[in-house]
Amino acid sequence: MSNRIIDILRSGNADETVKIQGWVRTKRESKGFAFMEVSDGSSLDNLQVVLNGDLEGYADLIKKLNTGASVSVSGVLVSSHGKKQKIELQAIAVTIFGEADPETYPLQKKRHSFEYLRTIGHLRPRTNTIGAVMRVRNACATAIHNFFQEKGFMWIHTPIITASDCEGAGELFTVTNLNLEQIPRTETNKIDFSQDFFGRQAYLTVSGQLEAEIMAMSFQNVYTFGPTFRAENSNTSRHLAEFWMVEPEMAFCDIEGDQNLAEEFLKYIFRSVLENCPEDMEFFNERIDKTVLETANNIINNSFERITYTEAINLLEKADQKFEYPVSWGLDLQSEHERYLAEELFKKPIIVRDYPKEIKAFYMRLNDDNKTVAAMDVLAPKIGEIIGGSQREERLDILQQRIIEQGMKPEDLWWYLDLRKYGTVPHAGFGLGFERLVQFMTGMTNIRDVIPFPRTPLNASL
RNA sequence: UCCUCGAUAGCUCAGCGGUAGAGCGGUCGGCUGUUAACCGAUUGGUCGUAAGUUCGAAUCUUACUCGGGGAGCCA
Repeated sequence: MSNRIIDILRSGNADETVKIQGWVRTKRESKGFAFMEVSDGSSLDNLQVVLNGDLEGYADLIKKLNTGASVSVSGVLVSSHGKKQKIELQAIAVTIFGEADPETYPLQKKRHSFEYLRTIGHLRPRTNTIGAVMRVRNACATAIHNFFQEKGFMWIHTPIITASDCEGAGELFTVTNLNLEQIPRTETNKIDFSQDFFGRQAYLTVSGQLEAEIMAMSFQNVYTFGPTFRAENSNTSRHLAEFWMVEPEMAFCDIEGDQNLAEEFLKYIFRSVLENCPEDMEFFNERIDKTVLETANNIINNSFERITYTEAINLLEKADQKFEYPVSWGLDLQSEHERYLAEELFKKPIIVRDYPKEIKAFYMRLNDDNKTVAAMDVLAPKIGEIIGGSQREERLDILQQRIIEQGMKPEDLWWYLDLRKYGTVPHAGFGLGFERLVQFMTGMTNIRDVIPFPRTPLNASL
């Protein structure tokens, strides 16, 4: 059993005997001795190892201990003469598991562009930034589960393959095992999905919300946390074809409770990550975005601004700023409008609610004014919409009408309507794009750099 | 999908009609405490692909491929 480097750096004492295993990040050689820094991925900071010339096989070792090589080092901790670390490891025995030829190893001990790192997705987790991102990503995921579990929410595993194409959230990927060389056709020359694996056309899920609603109707408070797929041809720094989404759903809850949960949720996640990954967050603040810590503390310490869509339109109309897209009641808010509100006007997350029913989904609850629905979006500075949620329409007749209004067939959603027919209750929930949360948290500008293996149009390598 | 910018050494880039450059990296040598180590030497290229203009193309034109930024769709 070896020691984790993060534990050594945080609480190691001089004279302790330890063994570490990891990968060489860099080596500095002098006459008769050398320093190397080793990372095992547990922390941003490496452990400095001192290699003395009297080590067994020193000359051979020093040639092979290049950036990228995997090693095991046993030795004694000593307090360091150097300024950058309190403690270092005086090596007694070094084992090399695998060398990394410096002529061909793609990672150099210098800064690489994120674009380049994306071309070497199998090695980029070994870099400082991607390493820090992955640790923060993990801390976020843990915090999400902790938050909901502490509140008594049940984690629901909603299906990844779904036959319902009426969730109204963008293009779907079809799942098939038909012979693509010889696709069966019907008499009218359409693809005959009755011969497909499920006997009908099936897709990758675009949202677990409708299924989460089913489960909320028996367990009250539930959440989903899993992968989601969109076949949109979106080429932006904020979109992925495969991303993770968090979707709580609460029975006996209205739009107020929904907003309260969203705010409490974000505060909890930020606080938890700051507690668990202070070094990584410090790193992002120094090297990626100087406002990361300020933003995090802003979220934790201030209450979110809450306004209605109508108030948002009024504020935008009064803004002494030209917008490229028109502002008018009934039109959706554009990126520039959301950014103005969150970044310029309020300078903190805001929650906008009660949007015109025409621009929102069929399942959102119709307000008494008959013009708006109980939808709420949390808009964050720099990212824009990070959470989108609503109180769901629980009244059978109104829901049926809304489905028809939006050109959908009620019979396709028979089970969804059944939930309103039998023991319906007011309920609400929201969806949070997990990668956008990690982006917001770390200040990383491209969403492809906050997921280990990004899938985007024309890119599914590894 | 649209707009826009880009693709030159392993990486980051300069060169923008006259035959290829820098920094970093790599290699070799030097240095008892380095930490983006330092000092000296050295290595490095079908200039994204294809066609065209020209005496001559990395440089101009067109198409394509891939990438960045912005927009739409959205999370």
